[in-house]
Amino acid sequence: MKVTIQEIAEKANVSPSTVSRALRGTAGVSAKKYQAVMDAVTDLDYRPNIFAQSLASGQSMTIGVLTQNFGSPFYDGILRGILEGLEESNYWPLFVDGRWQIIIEQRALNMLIDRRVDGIIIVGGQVPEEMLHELAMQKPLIVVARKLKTLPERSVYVDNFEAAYHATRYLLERGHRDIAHVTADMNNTTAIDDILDRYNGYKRALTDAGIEPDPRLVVEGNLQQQSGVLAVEMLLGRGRAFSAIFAANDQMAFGARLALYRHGIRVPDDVSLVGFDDEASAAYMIPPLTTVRQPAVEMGQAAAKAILDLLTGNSPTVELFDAELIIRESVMRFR
Amino acid sequence: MKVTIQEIAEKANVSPSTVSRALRGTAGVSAKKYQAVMDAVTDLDYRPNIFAQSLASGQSMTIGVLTQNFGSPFYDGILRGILEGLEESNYWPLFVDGRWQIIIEQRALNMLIDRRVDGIIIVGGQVPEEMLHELAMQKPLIVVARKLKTLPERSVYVDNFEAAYHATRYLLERGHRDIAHVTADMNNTTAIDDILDRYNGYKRALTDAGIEPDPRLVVEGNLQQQSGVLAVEMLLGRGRAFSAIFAANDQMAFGARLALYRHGIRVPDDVSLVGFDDEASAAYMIPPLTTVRQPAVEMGQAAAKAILDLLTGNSPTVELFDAELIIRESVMRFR
DNA sequence: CTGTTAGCGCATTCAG
DNA sequence: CTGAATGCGCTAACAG
Repeated sequence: MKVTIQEIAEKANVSPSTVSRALRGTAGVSAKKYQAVMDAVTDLDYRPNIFAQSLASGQSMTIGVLTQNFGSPFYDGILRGILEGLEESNYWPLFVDGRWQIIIEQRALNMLIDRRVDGIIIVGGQVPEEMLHELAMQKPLIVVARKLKTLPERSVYVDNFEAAYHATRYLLERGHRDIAHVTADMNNTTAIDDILDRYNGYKRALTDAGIEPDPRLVVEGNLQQQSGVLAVEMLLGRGRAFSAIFAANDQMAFGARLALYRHGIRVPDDVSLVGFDDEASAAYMIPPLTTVRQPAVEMGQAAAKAILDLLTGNSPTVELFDAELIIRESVMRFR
Repeated sequence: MKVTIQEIAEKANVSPSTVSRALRGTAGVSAKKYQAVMDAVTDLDYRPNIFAQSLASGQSMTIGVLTQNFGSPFYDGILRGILEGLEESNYWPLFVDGRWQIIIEQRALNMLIDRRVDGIIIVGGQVPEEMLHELAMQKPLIVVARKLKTLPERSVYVDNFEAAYHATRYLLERGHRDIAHVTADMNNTTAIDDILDRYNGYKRALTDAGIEPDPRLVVEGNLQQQSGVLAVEMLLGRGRAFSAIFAANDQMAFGARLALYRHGIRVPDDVSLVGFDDEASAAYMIPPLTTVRQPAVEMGQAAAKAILDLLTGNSPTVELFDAELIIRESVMRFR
């Protein structure tokens, strides 16, 4: 159960250091001894003690990954990408969940630091940018699915403005003029930059089409499904007619869909609906939801690659990813 | 950045051992020295080196958690429960993702063992029961959301048979006689016990109601959404009439819903639909899906509590959880 | 290429 | 209650 490097050294008739060298290939070892070591290792089922390794080497060979919600399909794609991107390396990801609560996030970050991770990947989240900036001075750090204004070369994300612009324009091209937008409460401090970008993309598309954005067509939710229901209720309450809704995320689009259903408003016959994120169930909404897909897996891979670059001293190569409009049946040409 | 116990010992004018004792409270320390130590700790922002701690103590103070899919709402609930259950303790969870692939699961398990976790919680998965049995001999181990026949006192789960029985009976009570069932391919080896239990619960409910189960009303999917679409296609292709569908999980129910929609079959007017798992989007399906909720968070908490019991030498207290039928608009009384 | 010698930072005996 | 001494298992200089 607890066989040490010492024992396999004895069994292989070499010194402990030679075993260490053979195992991690930090220096040449004669073929004969190498073989002897390997035999002993398999014979005794030797497992190096990670703590001793880390203590002696000063490296933990782990990458801390702070995510916000293990249950989110979008983030899950990113995590999968990170997993894949780290596969070939000798680093292992340490996942912690911030649950979108800034207190928990900070505690989780501290935990990662206490665990001496060699690098940190932050997926979304609300940790203030200054704090991340400071952290980046101490450790290799990459942020995914969130744009850092002061650290652009450390963030992997898509251009949300552009994506929202396209989504809105798609509706415009289909003849819609009165397009409502469900955004999120911007007072929820930071990290809502993405949502703000989407809002701005929406507005710009309108003005570019010669339409004056109407504040009565904009409602705020909190990114949860239930808030999408409320958003539509508010919208209907205002009495301002609209033929389409562009929601800043799919969750709220689902809620909106339900509210419309409850009011007997048909989708897409009466109102067209567009979401954002392409969550798994978007394709199974009735009718299937038109939405914007961010290349989650690819972004995760890019983040892993970037952190590995940082770790090996190379300058990381982060690219701006493009989002893709996924056209489904929830949009109909305005008659 | 790297302040050691030695330095704070000097600053506090005590020996390193006293610092250690003060910090972890393994033995009494005079109030005066205790205070001096604590002051030094905060002054120098001391962070104990976890590797040195673990190396010296032989404990890692971590619990390995093997899950199958970070993106699943149901599993996410369990993870949240585990997180909460471990909160008060000094243990920290180490999450690994098996991705429902037995090879990856085993590698992940090995990784946990290499990392010297003090205990293991397994969430679902397909690792063969014998292997788990063997593992349980070596380390504290708890399995959630999966029934181990040979280790019942180590598994936290709900009675799927019972739950499926109730769900089916609900349909029967609403006047349905021709109830189809979407199950999963049982050849996919292990861990499908739950699905099998659901299938058996369905059959038993029928026979108890004096109805002979009709194989033509049973189709197999693979638990993914897309397979629900195919399942309904097959069902329709068989030409055997039915007025309700009970799917073994929500994912397939979503797919089934979409297939019905494509065929112009209304839910619940023409066909009633029942799922299983109460995934987040079930409440936002059109119409909202009647389904079965397993108390995920509670199960996670119970698992955490049980592993903590195991760790402290107590015999774990695992209970059988009850599932709850969540009644929504997707079921209509058969006319 | 290889064995020997020192620690890595902390917990834990063992003597006081 | 406290300090000194020892070792956890491994890596990394250091000399050959």
